Order: sequence, then structure tokens, then C-alpha cells
Amino acid sequence: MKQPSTIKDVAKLAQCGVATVSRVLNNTGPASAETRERVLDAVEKLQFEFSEVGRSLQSSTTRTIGCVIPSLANPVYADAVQGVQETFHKAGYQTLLVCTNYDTEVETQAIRTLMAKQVDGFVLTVSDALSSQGLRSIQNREIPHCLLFNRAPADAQSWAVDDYSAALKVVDEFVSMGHVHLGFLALKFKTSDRARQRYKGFIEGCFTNKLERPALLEITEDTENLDVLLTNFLRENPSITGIFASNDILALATIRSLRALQLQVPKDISVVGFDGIRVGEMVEPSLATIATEPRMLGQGAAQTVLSFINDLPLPEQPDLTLSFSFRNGGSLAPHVAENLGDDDVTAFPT
Amino acid sequence: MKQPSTIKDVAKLAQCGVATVSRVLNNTGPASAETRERVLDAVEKLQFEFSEVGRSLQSSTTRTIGCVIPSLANPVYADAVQGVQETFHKAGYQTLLVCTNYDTEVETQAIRTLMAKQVDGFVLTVSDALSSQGLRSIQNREIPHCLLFNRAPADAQSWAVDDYSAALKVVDEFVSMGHVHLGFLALKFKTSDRARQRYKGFIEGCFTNKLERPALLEITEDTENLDVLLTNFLRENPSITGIFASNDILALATIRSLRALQLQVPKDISVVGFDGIRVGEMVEPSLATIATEPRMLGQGAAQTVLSFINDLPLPEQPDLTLSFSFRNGGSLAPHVAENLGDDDVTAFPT
DNA sequence: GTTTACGATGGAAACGTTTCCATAAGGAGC
DNA sequence: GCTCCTTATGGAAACGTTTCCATCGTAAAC
Repeated sequence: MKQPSTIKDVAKLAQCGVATVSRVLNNTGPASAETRERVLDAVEKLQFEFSEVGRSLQSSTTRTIGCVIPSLANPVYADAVQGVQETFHKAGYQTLLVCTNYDTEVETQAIRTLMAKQVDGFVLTVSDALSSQGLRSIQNREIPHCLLFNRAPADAQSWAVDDYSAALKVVDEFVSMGHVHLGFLALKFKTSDRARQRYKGFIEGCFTNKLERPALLEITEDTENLDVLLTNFLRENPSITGIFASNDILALATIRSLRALQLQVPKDISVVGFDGIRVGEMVEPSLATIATEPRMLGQGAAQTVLSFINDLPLPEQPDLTLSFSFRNGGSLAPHVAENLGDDDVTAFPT
Repeated sequence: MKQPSTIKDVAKLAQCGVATVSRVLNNTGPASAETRERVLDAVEKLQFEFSEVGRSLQSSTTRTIGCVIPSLANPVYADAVQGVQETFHKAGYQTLLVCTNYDTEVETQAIRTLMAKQVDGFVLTVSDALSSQGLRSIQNREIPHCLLFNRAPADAQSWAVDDYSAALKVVDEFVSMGHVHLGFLALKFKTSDRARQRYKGFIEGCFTNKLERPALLEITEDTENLDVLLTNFLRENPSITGIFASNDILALATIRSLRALQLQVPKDISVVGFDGIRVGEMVEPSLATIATEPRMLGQGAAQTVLSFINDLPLPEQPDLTLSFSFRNGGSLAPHVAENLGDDDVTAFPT
């Protein structure tokens, strides 16, 4: 690996001091036409570029942002990061990305490392915003930051979906379709305050609507043995006619598993997802879900951090109640009570 | 934003020289028990952490890798980046991510910036590996790097799918199902040498199999008005019975559009995708496609760069012919020649 | 008791910038 | 001819590390 040339090399070649080179290249002071010429020539000849490391040391600013999220395997986060990255890029900042895989240990450690690298700001989705060790140290050092997807604890800024209210909305939709016995499929429950909020809202909604407490199927790992888990779950809860999955990927996997179990969606069981990923609209039946805008959230969070850095007024947070919308789809159909004829259930039009 | 404490602060508080602090903390030289104690106390009291910027300047190493890819909106790249990131993370490197949105200008500029930040290596998917300005400058500076998805031009390393052969394989599959008139749906043709390779292979395959030259539908923007485009395309090429889409997202969108046009998949038209994204297996009919392993490719590319950095033997490249496999699915069915009865076509079993 | 060696320690240089300050030259104003 | 700006310039300090080198004790070896 060749060593890049430095400002000293340029100065030597241009027969002037380093200060002059700096002034010329940054347009930050006077310089005679001839000197200017010689410097520019030398730069050209040496293919000189300023080292950002040297600059950072001097200016104690890195034009780099730390972005910490659970995983890119979930398109929701991938989209959000895309938004974060593009917004910072436009503003001349680069993005240092870490995926924690929902591991709190990694999360804390990663934040520490990023702080050591002197990032100018943070955008992060933490496991639990209230107890996050890393978040606390960011706040201690008063580094500009904004949460993403996590609801903010008191003082902090955040761009997030109102998971709780969204879950309430899902219950309402189920209820309006005549469903009474519902189930909740949770993924990453331990390590995602978002999933917990959704569950909480779902339970509360059921309570308000005088439904039974929804059955909970907690899935620890990925969707490998979902067929088996679902079989047991439905055996234990035979009256369930509607399933709320804590994200769309899980919802699609659920639909596939149900199909494998000879159950029809939505005829036998309705399924509603969460997130609103694009493919949900492309499948048949289309996926009823909570539609969100992860990319816009990412952009917003990034913009907030930029505003902190530049001491500008913070961007207007969109109304939390608008952070999601229910998107109807063929996977949700009216439930026909069992004491009625069960045979001629008409499929819900997509 | 509070200024973090430096090694000097620690030295002052511990009443010793900075050299001693460095030695103690890095375990890189002798120190008496008492001094050691005082230093550790001071570190604790000041919450001291080494600044990576200072270290980088001194060691001319940043433990940071530049990762340049087109977009995170495509799950293929998102998965790959996940693999890249996790591999580097394990090795103690952070990942600086840039999405180019298939813009060559951005690509070149981003690489320049990352070089100025003195990244220790690069993993990148460029628009066109043969003409990439940025790639060339990386090679000039002899910075460790590995291409991802791009086939390597001569000297460079790369982890990629054999797009050309994969496309040949797709033709074979179509042919074995009795299809004769095929179409190719291309996205990002101008800015993706991968898409072009797929097209090239597809044409070549058709030629070898004595099929007609496949019709080409080039889609510039995203899948908004796909319905219209497809309608025209099928009107101009009424004999087409099989469509090869240059990626899975596009394939799924195509299936949806065909459905909207009252065409049945696979009865009227078969569709094959490329990439093998997970949701392709969850939909009905499941998507016939070229299955690839983006995450593994990302890990491999990262490992290659690490080997360069540490002067280790490069990891074994998997056989290119194993870089993909054909995954059958319900979206591909046998074509029944028109002069036979057209009514009793049996659906291909999923 | 002298030499030798080693443990402990701090000063200082170096890494690549920016910026403050001093110096020098030249022109304008008196 | 003198002072007084202005322009052009380079030296040097500072940013936070690591590491080389020199210094100083003190204990081991003779």
C-alpha cells in the first residue's frame, strides 16, 4: 500500500511553506499568482489529497456519523439506513454502520467504539431505549443524536412509529371484521422494545374491545420450524381466527406455514402484519398490514442530527398519529361466526 | 458537546508522563504497581478512552473499511452488506457505508472521500468494473480491496455470481419446459454490468438453443407504470410465453402486473427471476429463480480484504459454477404448444 | 566496592493538518 | 524620507497518540 503524499511533499515541490499550501488549497488567505500556480502544479503532479485524519485531529470534527441498527436482513431497517445514509451524504457526512443483531452487548460496545472514533453524531435503534447503556454515554458526552424507531425517553429526540397505537388499530380492524379470538406472533421480544409496545397495544386493544386476552406465540429464532410451532399453537388455541404478526416477514412466513397446514388465508384464518414492506402488496393474497415509512423516518432522524450539529431549529416531527396507516389486504377477511353455515364463506375481495 | 479527556489529562491526574500512561493502558512496557494503580484510577475518574483519531494519525491505520454499493433497497445488497459488516466487525473493523444509487458520479466521488479518510480497505460493487474511475484509483494507491457482485477485471479479486452462466441456465430451464418465445426484463441496464451480463447470457443461450432472439423490455425507473409497459410489450410480442426478469423484485412486480392484465402465471406466461430473495419462496405461486447467497458473498469479500491487510493467504474462492443454483418454483410451468388443446393445461406442481 | 544490567520513568519527535504570529517587501500618504 | 497599511510568506504550535531514547535508581554479579 503506497503512502499518499502529504502537504509537506507539496510544499517542498512547490518550494514554499506548508502554510501557503494550506491557504491556497483552502482559499483561506492571500497568495501570489505564481505561488498559487506552483502549488497547483505540485498537487497535480503528486495527486495530492488532504488526509481527513490530520484534519480531524486538528478540527476535532470527523464529518462522520455513527449509525447503529439491529440488522439489515429486515428491509425496514435497510430502508431506514438508506434514508439515513443518503441524507448525511448530501450534507457531506459519511455513515459508519454497525449491525448489532439485537445483541445488547454488541450495541454497547459498538457505541463505545464509535465514540472513540469521534463521530460527530449518532442515529440509532437500540434494543431498549430506557435502559440502553450506550445511549446513556452518548447523552453524557452530549453528542448530537437521534433515535430511530425507538420512542424517545423524555429528553431525547426520535423518529418512530407509534407501535402501541398501531396495534390498537389492528385490533379495531380485526373487530370490525367480526373476529373475536386473536393471536399475537412475536419475534425478538426480549431485545426489541418496539415488539413489546406492539404487544402491549394489542392486549390493551383486546381488553378495550372486550375480547379475550390474545394468545401469544413467541418465536425465538428465525422462521425455520414455524410450521411445528404454529401447529401446536393452533392446537392449544383452536378458536383463533386472526393472527397479528409483529412484522411483515413473519406474517408472510406465517401465511406460508398455514398454507402448508392446509389452512386457507383468509378463509380459515386472517393474518395482519406490521411494517408495510413492498412485497406485501405483490403477493396473493396481498398482506393486510400497518404501513410505515422507514426511509422517511431515517431521513428525519438524520436531519435532526444535522440540525443539532449545525445549531439549527430541529425539523418538524410529523404527528405521531400519522406515523403509520392501516393498509387493507386480502389476508384479512370477515370472520363468519361458527354457528352460521361455514361452507359458503365468500372470500374478501382484494 | 463535551470535550473528551485526553491522555495528557490522565497523565496530569496520575502525576506521571504521557508515555507511562500509554504503556500502562496498552500493556506495552514496564510500570510499577503504584504508578499503574494511579493511572487506572485517573482513567476511571476521567472516563478516559483513547481517541482513535490520534491513534490513526500515528499508526496510519484506521481500522475502518469503505463499503460502496448501489442501494440498500434491494435486499440482495442489504444482505451482502450485512455479511460484509459482520465479518469486519468480528475482526475489529468498522464499516463506512456509501450507497451510490447506481450513479457513477457519486461512486467516484465517494471512493475519493473514503480514500481521504484513509480506510484500510474497500469492498465495493461498482457500476462497471472495467471502466470504474474509482476502482482504478484504489488500485493505483494499492489499497486492499475486493469487488462484490462485479466480476473481477484480470488482476483484482472479487466475489460474484456468474451472471452469464446463470442466464444460460435459465434459458435451459425454459427450453426444457417447451418454451420457445422468451422475453427479458431489464432494470438498471445502463449502470449495472451484472444486468448486462445476464442479458448477454440469455441471448447467447437462446441462440445456442436455436430460439428466436429474446424480446427486450428495458425499464428505466422503478416499477410504477409496469402495467402499461408490459401491456405494450406483450402486444408487440404476442408469442412470448416466458419472461426472465433481471431480479426477483422485478419478477414479483411482473407477476402482479400480469395478474392485473388478466394473465395467469404460470398458465399463460411463466416468469423466472434472479437473486433468490427469501420472500420468493413464501408467495403463491412460488418464484422460480436463480438462487444466490449474497450474505456469503459479502463475508467472502470481506475476508479477502482482511487477508490482504494481514498478509494472509486469500480465502478460497468458491467455484464460480457453484455461485448460483436454479430454484424451481410455481411461476415456471411447461408450455403447451398452441396447436394442441389449450384448455387442459395442468398447472405445474409447486 | 565497582561494574553491569535492568526496571521505571519522562521528554521529545513524529504522524498531517490548520492557524496564529512574525517578518519582509512594497506602495500610498504625509 | 518617513511612517503606515497591505500583501505575501514561512515558522511554529497545537490537536492526541505511540515510541525511541536518555536518565536515574537499584539490585545482581564479579
